[in-house]
Amino acid sequence: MRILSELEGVAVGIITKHQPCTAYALRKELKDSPSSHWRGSAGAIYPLLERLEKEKLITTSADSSDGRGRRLLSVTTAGKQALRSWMRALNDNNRIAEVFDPLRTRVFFLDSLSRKEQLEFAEQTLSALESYLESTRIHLEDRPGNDLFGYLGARGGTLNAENRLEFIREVLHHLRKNNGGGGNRSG
Amino acid sequence: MRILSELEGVAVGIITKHQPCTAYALRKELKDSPSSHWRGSAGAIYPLLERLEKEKLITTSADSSDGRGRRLLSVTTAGKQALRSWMRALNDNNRIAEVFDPLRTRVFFLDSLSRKEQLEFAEQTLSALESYLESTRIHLEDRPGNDLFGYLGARGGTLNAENRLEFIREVLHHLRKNNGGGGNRSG
DNA sequence: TCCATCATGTAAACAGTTACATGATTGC
DNA sequence: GCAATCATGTAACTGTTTACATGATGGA
Repeated sequence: MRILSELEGVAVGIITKHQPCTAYALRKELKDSPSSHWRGSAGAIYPLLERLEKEKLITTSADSSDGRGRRLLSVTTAGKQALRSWMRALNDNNRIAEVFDPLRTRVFFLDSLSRKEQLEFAEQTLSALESYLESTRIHLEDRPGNDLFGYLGARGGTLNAENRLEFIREVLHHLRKNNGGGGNRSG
Repeated sequence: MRILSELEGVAVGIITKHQPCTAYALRKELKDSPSSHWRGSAGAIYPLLERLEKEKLITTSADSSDGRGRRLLSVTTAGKQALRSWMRALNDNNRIAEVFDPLRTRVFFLDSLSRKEQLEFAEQTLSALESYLESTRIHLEDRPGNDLFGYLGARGGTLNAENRLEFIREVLHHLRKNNGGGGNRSG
C-alpha cells in the first residue's frame, strides 16, 4: 500500500475523529484551522475522497433523509492502517525537516528592503503575529477537554506562534541595534 | 505587477544575494537548505526562471567561456521591486498563518496508534529532531559573519527546531503521564 | 581514466487553487 | 421570503515532483 500524501493523511485523520461526517465538515475543519496551509478547496477534497474510496480506505453512504444528497464518510480498517503507516512515514522517510514558514523565508531577504521598510515589515509582522497567537489561544481553549491529542496539536500551534513572535522580536532588536548600517537605500 | 509565488520570491531573493549565479547554484541552495520544503527540482526551477525572464524580472547571459552552456542569472530593477512587493505581501495578505509542520499535523492523530506505537513515534521523532537541530546549528555556524539577514534566517531555523523539540518533549511527557489510558489497542 | 559534481533541460503525472455551477436547509 | 450556511461537484489553470536525458569539468 502506498503512503498517503500529507493532505490525504490529514483527511483520513479528521474523518476518523468525526466519523460519520460529510465532506463539507471535513472541508470546514481544514478552512477553520488557525494555522493552515490548505484551503480545503472543493477541487482538492472531492477528487481526494474519490481516490480514497476507490482504494477502499473510506466508505461513503448516502443519507436518504437529506435532500441535499449528503454523503456520510467513514474510515475502513484498511484506512486506519494507512493512517498509521502515514504517521510512521514521518520518521521512516526523515521528513521532519519539511517545515514551511513564510516569515522566516522572508527574513533571509530583508536586505532587499530599505531600512525604513525593514522596520515597517518587522513591526507589522509583530502585530500580525500577536493577533495570530491570540487566535491560536482561543482555538486551544475552545477544544473539548477530553481530547488529549487535539489539545496537544493545538498547543503545538500556540507554542509555534510564541516562538515566531520571539523570533521577530529578535529580528527587530537587531534592526534597531544596527541603526546606521544595512538596507537598500532605493526605497 | 502580479505578486510572486513563494518559490519565485525565494528564487529572486537567492539570485539577488549571489548574482551573477547559475540556475544550478540556485537549485543547490534550495536542496542543501536544512529546513526545506522545496526540492529545487529541475522541473520546477527551469520553467520558473523562463517565466521570470519573460517578465523581465531577471536577465540571463550565456558564459561563452564555459563549454557546458552555463547561463548567468541577474535580477533587474523590476525584479528587485517584485521582491519587495513579495516581502510586503506577507502582511498585506495576512499570510502569517500559512505555516506547515508535518510533526504537529500528526500529533492531532496520535490516537490512531497503539500506546506502544505512540511512544515509539514520539521517541523516534525526538531523536530525529535532535539531529535536525544539530544540523541547523552547523548551518548557522558555517555562515559568513557579515551577512546579518542570512544569520537571522538561519537562526530562525534553529529557534524553530528547538521549539519543536520542546513540543515533542511535552507530548512525550503527556504520554508517559497517562500510562494506562488512551490509544488504539489494535496495534 | 573514471567518478563526482557542474550544468541544462524535457515529459508525464499529480496535487492543489480559483472560479464556476447547482440546489437544499435553517433561522430570522 | 431572504440570507447564511450546508452540501456536492466540475473545469481550467498553475506549480511541483519524479524520472529521464545529455554532456562538460576537475580532481584523484
